[in-house]
Amino acid sequence: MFLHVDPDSGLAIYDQIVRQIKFAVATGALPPGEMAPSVRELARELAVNLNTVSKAYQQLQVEGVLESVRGMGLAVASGALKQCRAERVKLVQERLREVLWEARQSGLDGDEIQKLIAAEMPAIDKKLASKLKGK
Amino acid sequence: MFLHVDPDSGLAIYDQIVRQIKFAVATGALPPGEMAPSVRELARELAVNLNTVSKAYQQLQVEGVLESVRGMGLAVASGALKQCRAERVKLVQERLREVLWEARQSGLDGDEIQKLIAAEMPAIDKKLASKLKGK
DNA sequence: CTCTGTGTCATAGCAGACTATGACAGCATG
DNA sequence: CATGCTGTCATAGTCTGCTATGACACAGAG
Repeated sequence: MFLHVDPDSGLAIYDQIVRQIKFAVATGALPPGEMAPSVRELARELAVNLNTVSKAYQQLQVEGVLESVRGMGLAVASGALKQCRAERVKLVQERLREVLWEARQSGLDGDEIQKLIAAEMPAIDKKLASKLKGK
Repeated sequence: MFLHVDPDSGLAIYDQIVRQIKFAVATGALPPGEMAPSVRELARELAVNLNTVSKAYQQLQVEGVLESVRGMGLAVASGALKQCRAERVKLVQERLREVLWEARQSGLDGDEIQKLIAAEMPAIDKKLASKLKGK
């Protein structure tokens, strides 16, 4: 799978799973109608407890991203693509706002922050490329 | 004081205090030789427990940012300014890297991320200005 | 029907962060 | 010396996230 969690990222693990599933739906990696990985499979793959994945899936179900198919598993809901595309901007924006605020608070001015961003971007691109290649 | 903590920011409260004290030193708001606010004063001001502030101060002491002055309190160390200025870039960079990576992972390309950043900046500037005015 | 896979629920336990108190030794000020 | 400030330490309790296990009902494949 395309997911990866960091136990000490600040964000709770189940929250990371929720976000990444939404992103996977938004990018089309998980198209509507397709089955999401089973709780047991994903738990094993992420080296995480079954209940942690289950908690994430329950939240995704409540939010309408996933739908339960009796005895089969959880499928991506039909309206999920549009919903996740809209939401991802909001999710990214919120975290971006926090970090930019902290950066300004640290005494760095707008130009310096822009330079840091410009310096990081190539590494991010490279990392993303190697991730896609590894698929 | 110039500090502010968010109980549900993901980051632990004592960690937020450590970071913000370092930033205050880096910006010159807390010059070397000056006394840091007492644990009790800061705890009251942030509506936080005494031990939480104490934990943050202990870490700052271990890292050499603060020095104990027997019976008086904790003073900003002489070499702390240079040290904090170097470190703040690293601290900001680390968080920036995380968020940019998540943003790319969400399927947004570099241009779209740049647009989001550009859209947030004015609000950040405004918030910073009103914070400085309130001093 | 049996077996296996699916999600779901319940319970118990652990660790980290935070809170709530109380107590101590040291120095400065009056 | 006495009072009040400082940091420091210790203990106990709460809450949240995560883990560990076991059990259940349901559906598809053989």
